[in-house]
Amino acid sequence: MRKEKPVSMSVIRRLPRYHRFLSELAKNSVTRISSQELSEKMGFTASQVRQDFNCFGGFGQQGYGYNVPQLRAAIEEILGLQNQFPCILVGAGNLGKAIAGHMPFMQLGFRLIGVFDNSPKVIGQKIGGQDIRPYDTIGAFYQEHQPAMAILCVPKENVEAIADELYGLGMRSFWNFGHYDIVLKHPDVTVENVHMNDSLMTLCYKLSAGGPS
Amino acid sequence: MRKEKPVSMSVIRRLPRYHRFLSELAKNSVTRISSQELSEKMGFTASQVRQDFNCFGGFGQQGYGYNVPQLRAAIEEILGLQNQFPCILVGAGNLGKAIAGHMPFMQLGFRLIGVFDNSPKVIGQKIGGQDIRPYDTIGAFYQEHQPAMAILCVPKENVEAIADELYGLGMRSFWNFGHYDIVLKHPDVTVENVHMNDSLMTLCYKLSAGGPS
DNA sequence: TAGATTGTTAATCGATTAACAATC
DNA sequence: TAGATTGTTAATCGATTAACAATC
Repeated sequence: MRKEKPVSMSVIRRLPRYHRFLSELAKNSVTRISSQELSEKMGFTASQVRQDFNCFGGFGQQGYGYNVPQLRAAIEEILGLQNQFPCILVGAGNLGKAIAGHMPFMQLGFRLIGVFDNSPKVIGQKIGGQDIRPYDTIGAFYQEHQPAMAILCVPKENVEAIADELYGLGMRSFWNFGHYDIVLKHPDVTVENVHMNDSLMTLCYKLSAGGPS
Repeated sequence: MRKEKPVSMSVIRRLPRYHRFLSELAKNSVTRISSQELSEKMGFTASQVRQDFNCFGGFGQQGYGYNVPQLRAAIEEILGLQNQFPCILVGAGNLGKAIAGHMPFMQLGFRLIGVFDNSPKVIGQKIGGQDIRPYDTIGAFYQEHQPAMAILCVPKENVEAIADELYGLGMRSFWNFGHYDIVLKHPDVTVENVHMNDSLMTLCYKLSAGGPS
């Protein structure tokens, strides 16, 4: 129905916020909302909200507003969150464990298919439903499964070498971490990385629609 | 010498990248660089580089270029990285441990002064040079030490309640995580959250100069 | 001095906001 | 129909780029 046109990154980066906010509304059984109301609650202008949505086609209805679940589903599709791109995680230290165990891959358009580490202490353990594999098997694994993205949770000094090796294998998308939401109820609070999962969503968008920017 | 004028966030967000790149150059004993060369290596335009730096005053010299260590130091001061704002970390699970243990607080303008968790299993343990304290002592701790920022590493479902409690105590700046650099050697690679520490730097900037936006 | 490169002003480009006609 | 609210065009605002005079 709607056409994928070249849309500016400014717009794309707002989509995860819309998605999250609409999910919240849907959870509270809100079924319709106007651009006016949405803009006020999210701190945008009504104009911007309408412009943003209209980049992808007419989701609304004059005199009525937008259907919440419908709009939410549309954004989900635009972002490509239904895709479940296969991804791997490198590094099973505290950070890797936290991510593998708690990151909602499914909801973010990805599917964890492999975890790698080079420490004999952790190889063979299971995190996030995955056996931790020896790092030196990553080449063969890549060839076989062609993961779309790699999450790197390794010490600073190893990042470059690992990124290079994966790049050599063909990997073109990397990420390093995404975590939980902080609800921005207080407009005078400074919060950085409020929704780091958002960046994973935009990555998913690029994988599905735009390709690497 | 140089005056702090209202500078756009677009510019501020580029400063950590300049800082990192110049640090790299300095490490390799490069002492001067032109806007032309810098822009090519960083993927900006020379115009933009000069505009950016000139928001804060004349760091360069006509016919010569910019002095690398000097420019780096200037950016460090603008960002407020010398400040070492006291901060606390809430949640000492895998994620909290990874952050407390590996995040370069010092270089990012912060100083970790307290870690909190409510699990008896971890209270009393030491991470990042800090005893893990009972979460219910956080109010008294806040009163006494007035930390400037909180890093939240707690499960999704607890984030809102904890953020609210800290807000009630007076906390106005939050962060949830920053990790390692990935060197962007390959222009065709999509990398999200490449330098998440950058957001901590901009937070530091806001704390020192701008206040919450 | 001549060459190089900044600092800065002007032009362009893009994103946000305002306005309003279309229409549910 | 009348009221409400979208979709869309036009106006504004801000950020990036280009150009060039100042000057080291």
